[in-house]
Amino acid sequence: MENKLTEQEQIRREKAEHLKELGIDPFGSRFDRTHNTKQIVEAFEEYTKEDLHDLEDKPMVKTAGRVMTRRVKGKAGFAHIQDQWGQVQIYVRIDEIGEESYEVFKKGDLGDIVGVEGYPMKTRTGELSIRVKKFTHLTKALRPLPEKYHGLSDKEEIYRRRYVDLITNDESRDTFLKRSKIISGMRRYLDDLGYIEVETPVLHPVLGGANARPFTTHHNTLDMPFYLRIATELHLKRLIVGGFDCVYEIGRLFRNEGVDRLHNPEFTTIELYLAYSDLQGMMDLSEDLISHLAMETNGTTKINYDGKEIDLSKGWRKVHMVDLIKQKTGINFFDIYDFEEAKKLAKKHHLEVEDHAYGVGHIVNLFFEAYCEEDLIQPTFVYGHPIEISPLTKKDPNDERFTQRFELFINGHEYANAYTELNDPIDQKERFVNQLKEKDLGNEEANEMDIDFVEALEYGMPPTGGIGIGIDRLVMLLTNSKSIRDVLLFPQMKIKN
RNA sequence: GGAGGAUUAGCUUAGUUGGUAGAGCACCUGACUCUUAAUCAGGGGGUCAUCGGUUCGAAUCCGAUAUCCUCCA
Repeated sequence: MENKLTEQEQIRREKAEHLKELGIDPFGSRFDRTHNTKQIVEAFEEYTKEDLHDLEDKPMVKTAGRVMTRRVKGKAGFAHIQDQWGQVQIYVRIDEIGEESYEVFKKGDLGDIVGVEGYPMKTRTGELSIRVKKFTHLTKALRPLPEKYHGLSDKEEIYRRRYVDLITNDESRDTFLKRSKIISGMRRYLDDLGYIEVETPVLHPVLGGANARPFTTHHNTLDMPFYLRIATELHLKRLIVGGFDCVYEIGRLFRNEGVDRLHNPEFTTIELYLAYSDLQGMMDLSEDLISHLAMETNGTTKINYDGKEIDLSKGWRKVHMVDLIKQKTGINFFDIYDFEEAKKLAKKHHLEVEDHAYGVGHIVNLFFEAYCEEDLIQPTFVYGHPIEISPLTKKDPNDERFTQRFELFINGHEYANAYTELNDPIDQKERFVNQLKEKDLGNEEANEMDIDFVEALEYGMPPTGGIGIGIDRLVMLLTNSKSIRDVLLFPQMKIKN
């Protein structure tokens, strides 16, 4: 069973044994720090070399971290140790810490985790360092770190061993710190507006809230099948019925579809619902939220992504889907009522009409996806989606073929999807019936009849605006990441061997 | 699902026309008490992703498989 160890792994295990012989636990215990690396810099960077040297009462600091570089030269040596906040150099001398401790330092490896106690100093070149009085081995690293200059650069290894990536690659660490800030910024923004954060079930007995293929699972004692949720929508709207006027959920969704640069089987969205609002309210909110987050994250609303200058400052373009198609193809779908005629147009443009398409709206959507999406580089609200593809959205009162829905496009991709929510239970039931028809015709992504949701609407849901925003894609945009895998700590990978 | 590309030491990589594997970091030994990609001297470490084929001979050519990447549907 035992895997063959490399030479370095053997040596490091022997070193761990040697530590034990010295009475040192190679995988040590608690170490109370007085400072992290950032606090050390903040506290002492301003002092000159001489100031620090001449201090009467030298301030002692205790800090710990992973050894990232080592320059051991005879009876003294330098190393950089790294913690969550950064790095600090330590200066270790045999005459300060004693022979036995110095031997432990000298026999240490890159990747080991150590604690030091000492006082701040500056070196000849002016680098703030800790002159170590006490050196404590904390954790032995039994495997060597990647090369210190280049770090880990093999993409597969980066995704499979994120921990190694985080140790060695600053950019990667920054991306995930930014991700955390973006999400907490979102929370703060909404909490300040009085929104309530909620958690709704991940296990859904009924498929709905979006059009997507689900994962299925089974509960043993209930002995019933469940879907992993593909959206949080229907539960959140139940809460609007329940009188929570503004709610949001930041949560994981699961879609059993392809994996590529923009898709991971599980991903994170925020969905929020605001009673007494509408589509316009969601436009105002989303452009304010996203431009605010851009500002908070990068100090600017201008982004250079994929070689393109993108301006996220407010005042985004709004365009009706049908108008956009007309601009691109000359076809005016406002004038087309007949499905067969629409189908002919699709054929003429080599667009494949799926068997479960039954309305002009399906064809409109095909044209939009084929001719319009990729040119929408600057933030654009595309509104007026056909009713056939929007089973949860209120109709456009002026033209019932379309709905009060928008999708936000940036750099050719969808970032958000919003509606004036359908609150008419009778209409909602009909929409579900139409979804069932599509399901019968072979559309695996269609909603199922959620009778409990319809009943909820029958108690009365106020007019409501709602929006869902793809957090992973937003993080990609704000961190200049090319792949969704670069903003997911542990992207889904096929098992090896 | 299709097309292309990648896979060589723990990591980063070189490898010419097919002739038996080379470096840097890391590791080991020695020297070195303000270094910082520390330096200097010496050393160990390879199933060239896997399986099969062609060949006197394969990291190199051919085929299959695996994983990853990019693009397309």
